Amino acid sequence: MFKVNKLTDYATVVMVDLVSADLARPSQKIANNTGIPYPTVNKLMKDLLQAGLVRSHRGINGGYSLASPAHKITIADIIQAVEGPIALTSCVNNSLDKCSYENFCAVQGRWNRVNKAVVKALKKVTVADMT
Amino acid sequence: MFKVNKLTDYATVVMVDLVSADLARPSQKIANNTGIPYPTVNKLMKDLLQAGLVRSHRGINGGYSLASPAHKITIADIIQAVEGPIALTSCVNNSLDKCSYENFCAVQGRWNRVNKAVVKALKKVTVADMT
DNA sequence: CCTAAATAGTACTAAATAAGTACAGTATTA
DNA sequence: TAATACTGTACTTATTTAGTACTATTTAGG
Repeated sequence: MFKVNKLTDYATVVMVDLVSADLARPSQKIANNTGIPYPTVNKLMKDLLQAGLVRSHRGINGGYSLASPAHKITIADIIQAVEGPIALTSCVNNSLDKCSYENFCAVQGRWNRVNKAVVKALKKVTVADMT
Repeated sequence: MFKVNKLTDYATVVMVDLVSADLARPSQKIANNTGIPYPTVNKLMKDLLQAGLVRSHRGINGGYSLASPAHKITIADIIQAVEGPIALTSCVNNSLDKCSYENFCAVQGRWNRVNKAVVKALKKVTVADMT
């Protein structure tokens, strides 16, 4: 099946939850709100933080909040934060893998086009659209 | 990583190879042309056949050929043939899975929009575009 | 300054999926 | 009727994903 990771799915749910947060919201509360297990939320937040999609505050009254307005964060951003660069196949330019057939492959470079089209589609939908 | 199966990637290579086939082309020859292992080609062809993307002829001088003109077969068709219905998450309408959070999920149904956008993008690129 | 709350980072285990292989069966044509 | 090539099923192995656990670090407030 062609699909995003479960974690990516969770991540969108988390992001949507954070839209309604005025103050920093701790992982534990996010877990309660969304039904996603606490340890999993924790793991997710690290990825989202590293990608700069959320801000964190440590200590008492700490937690997470969105780093930008909901309508500026796209599904493409979330997928990239959780799963790394979007590369439908290993022969796409920004892929982390290397294709072993690369040198004599009949579709060399053609997937780039498909990839771009998909990324474009994913950039059109924002967190605000998901709420 | 957000990507298609390796088999789907192979499948496009196979389809592109078949574009140049006047007669039916046996799996073995497809394997030679593309560098994809013969047993894997065999497996692929079954999926492509079932999906109606290729035609088969048994016996001597048998093999496979495209069931429609290359410009009418899309990447979406190939993905669906190999991986089943395109459903980015399990809460998308045509998904085979069921989402266990479905009833209280904050993003209920919102992924449909994303899914449609992606499918649309995938339908715009054809086998002819990949050659 | 000390304690409790909460994030940050790393490493590990288990489950699910994908990839590859093997083999026996069936149809077709020369 | 023999050789060729598709058809179908089952199995094994490798890879990826998901989930868990634990320790360290930071911060606010009494």
